Amino acid sequence: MPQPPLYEQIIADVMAAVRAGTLKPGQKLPSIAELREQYESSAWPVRYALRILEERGWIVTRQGKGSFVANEPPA
Amino acid sequence: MPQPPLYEQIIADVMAAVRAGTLKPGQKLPSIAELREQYESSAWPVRYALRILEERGWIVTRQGKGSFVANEPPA
DNA sequence: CCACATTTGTCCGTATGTATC
DNA sequence: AGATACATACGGACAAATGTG
Repeated sequence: MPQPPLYEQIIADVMAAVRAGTLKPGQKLPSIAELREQYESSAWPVRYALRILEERGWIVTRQGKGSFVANEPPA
Repeated sequence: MPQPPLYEQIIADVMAAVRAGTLKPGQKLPSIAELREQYESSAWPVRYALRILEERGWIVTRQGKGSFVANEPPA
């Protein structure tokens, strides 16, 4: 079994945190710099994951501000 | 007025081609290398655009094969 | 099975621009 | 003006899947 790519792990982690209520609607996610440290990675997987999460409706991202859990995240 | 980013242009072009029937369901899109030449860009905007198009259900991408118009692309 | 070319997948570092505070 | 944070884009590296011979 191949290990999943890091960005998939980040996506899964955020979704799990939202489902668990650890991250609540409207709440700010850690910055990309912080997520880089947390995952000990470059910005690439972090940005990639956030973009996909946004496409899927889990978060909204605002330049200069940060990423926030969507008001009505998917189930 | 800021010009739109290149990857947005690529997304719009593919969507327009699908809507117009220039690209039909199941049909193979040009490879990333070809799209790079076409847009005189690096791989980045092309990959980015294709990934978003896939998230939005317009195309499916298969490693080693290429990208193809989805069987039932969105309206 | 092996070799090879083609194509997409994942990831890094860097640069520059834009938005917010 | 400065600090923080995200946005777009380039170049490169190596991996993995596919198809052909």
